[in-house]
Amino acid sequence: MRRSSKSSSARRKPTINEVAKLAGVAVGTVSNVITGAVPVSEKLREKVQAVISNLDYHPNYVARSLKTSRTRMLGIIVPDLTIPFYPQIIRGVETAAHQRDYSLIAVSSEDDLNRERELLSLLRSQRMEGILLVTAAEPTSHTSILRITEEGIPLVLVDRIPDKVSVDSVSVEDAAAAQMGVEHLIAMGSQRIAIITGPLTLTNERERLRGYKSALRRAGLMPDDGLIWEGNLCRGDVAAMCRERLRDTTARPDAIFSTNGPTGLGVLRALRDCGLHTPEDIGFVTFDELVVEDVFLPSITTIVQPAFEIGFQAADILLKRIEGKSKHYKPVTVRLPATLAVRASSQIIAGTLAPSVHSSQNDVTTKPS
Amino acid sequence: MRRSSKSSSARRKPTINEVAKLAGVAVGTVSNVITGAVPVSEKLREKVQAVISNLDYHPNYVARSLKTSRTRMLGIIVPDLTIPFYPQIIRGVETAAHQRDYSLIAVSSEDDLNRERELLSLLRSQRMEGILLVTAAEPTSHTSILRITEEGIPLVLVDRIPDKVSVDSVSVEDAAAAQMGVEHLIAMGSQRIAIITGPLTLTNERERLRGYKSALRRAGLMPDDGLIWEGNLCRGDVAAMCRERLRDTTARPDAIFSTNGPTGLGVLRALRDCGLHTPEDIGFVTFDELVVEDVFLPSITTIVQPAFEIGFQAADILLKRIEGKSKHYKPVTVRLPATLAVRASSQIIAGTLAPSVHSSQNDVTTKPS
DNA sequence: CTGTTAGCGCCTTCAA
DNA sequence: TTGAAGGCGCTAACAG
Repeated sequence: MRRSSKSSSARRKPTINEVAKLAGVAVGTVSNVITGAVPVSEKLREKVQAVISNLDYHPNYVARSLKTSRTRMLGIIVPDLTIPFYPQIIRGVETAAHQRDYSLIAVSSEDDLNRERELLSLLRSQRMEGILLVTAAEPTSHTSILRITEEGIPLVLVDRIPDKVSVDSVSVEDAAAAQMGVEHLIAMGSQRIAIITGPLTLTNERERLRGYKSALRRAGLMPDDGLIWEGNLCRGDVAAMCRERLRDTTARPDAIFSTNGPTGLGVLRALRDCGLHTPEDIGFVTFDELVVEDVFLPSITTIVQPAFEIGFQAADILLKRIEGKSKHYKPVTVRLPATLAVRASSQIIAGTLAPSVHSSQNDVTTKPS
Repeated sequence: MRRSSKSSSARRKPTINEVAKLAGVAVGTVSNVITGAVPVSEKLREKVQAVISNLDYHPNYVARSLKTSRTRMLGIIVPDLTIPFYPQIIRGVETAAHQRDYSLIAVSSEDDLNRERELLSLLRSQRMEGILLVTAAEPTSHTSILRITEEGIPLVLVDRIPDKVSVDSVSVEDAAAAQMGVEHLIAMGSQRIAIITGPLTLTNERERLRGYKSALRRAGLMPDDGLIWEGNLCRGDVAAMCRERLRDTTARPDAIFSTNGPTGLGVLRALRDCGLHTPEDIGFVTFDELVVEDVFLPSITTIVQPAFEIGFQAADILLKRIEGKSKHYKPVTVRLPATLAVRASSQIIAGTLAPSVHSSQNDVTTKPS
């Protein structure tokens, strides 16, 4: 009666009780052999192990979690899984988490604040032991973040860091990275460099803009507000905006600096639509690597963020908090350097493309000073 | 005494009991307003809601799961998160799962059978309601798969389908896709086409090889075993193998067909090392899009798998099984068509690259017939 | 409609 | 070292 023997119908999952019964021991003993917390005599241990593998028994972690109030699970919320940057971060997190026997659950907010709120709520209900958060473009309110940390759930902000929230965070040195990119463009001979940004509500974007300006100033060039074009992270919209502004050939920039991947793709589309070629007609550098299906010839100079490393370090900080090893009250703030992958799209002066611009051998990589 | 008022120390998480007490109702009532399963009077409901938001109460899903024995979680195991193909599949799964209020937990087996076994075990212990599996290259044993499905956990195989396992599965039409790629190469004038495969223990790889052969035969060309090079999915090893074999200039193929992304990258590296250029010196087509940092000029013709769709459909099948809507005993088998993105690397005959091979406008996309 | 209660499967004292 | 018992937080069934 215990177990229906209908052939292909689902068997019930065995419990620790059945294991104990079959092995002729008490449940406590079974638990001890499983967790290894308390030593068990050789004999009993073997008997129990045998029953476990016979039954194909798998301890119920949800029951265990309820008892121990630990889930060994981490959650990460990113705004968009389709931007390659985020999956890379997630890989970094997964790696760090896995090393310490944590699982990761990754979800996407679609850059929507409400969705993000729901997700945060879900992760809390699921009793994640720690949360990694890349906020939506319209940034998460301080209070909703604080509510989480105050409840004892460690949280680290990743990539997009709202202003003066005192929480752990890791991201890239935005200003320095942007400055590096713009300085490169200047070195290649550009004088009128337009910058296309994402929403300036994002601190990152403001920082990148800052880096752009300081590069210009250092080169004795005056930032021109007419060359600062604010986009919305939507490829199509950015393309439309650029087409519009590039139409005015008299005031056309001689180079474009894009502060993120989706924007960069929008710019490229606009350039194509306007019949402009890089680098002959206009120089181009963008933050973030682009996906290959959208790659244009010639190849694009990009600012590469250490995405894996960002994720890995963020997870590391989080795990230290969880395991209580990090007793600092002060939030940890990590800022990693980006690198510049020089490719064809910015070789303005070099002019004649070497006929062998053929492979990534031609890539030059530098770190910001 | 109930709650320490030390300022920055973690508050305990409120339980349904506290909510009930503060709201002056019974726990059952609180449960009813939360789940909505049983109607509750306007008054009480509001009172309860108020307490909930005051307390910032989040129902403990692990307790709920223990009671209901449902987790609303899906697990997916892929062999390698760094191959862009898999994150794309995962996005498809995530999308489908989210639509029905399931969460997804994605893990990587590193293409290792033991690791895969551990992960399967983990997912079972975590009481995932369904499992998506891309097996390791050394394929998962039938019995370990059956043990899972027999226990009532729906499982669908994705991308890599072991021979004659009667389980739900979704993947691409490997043979047709490969045939399409090779026929394209033939149409461009190639006569001696080498194929570089992954381990032929994988059914996919064997199918792709089959497609290659039938394309040749249909064109009246004899498959030459000397042009079938079996690799191991490791970029470096594949590159070494190709360098070796390409050295023999007398028997050199006039085109190369690669059956997967990592292998394709290895081939490209070898070509570079040998000073061979596509398409002038040798034609080239590969399965799967490559990541941009590895993109070579000129652009590469690829066979594009509908990765998102694969993931989405797999999740759909899985969810139907979970919700018991799919009463079929017969396993569902879905095979999706791939498309061919024709780019520069295969334009052997065309010879003169149009000077405007500039954008993806030049891409031509076709479906296998 | 509301309140009470009995477990879900496991871990952890505590005694033996 | 082993066994017995309580309870983690919640839902579902039932009684009021």
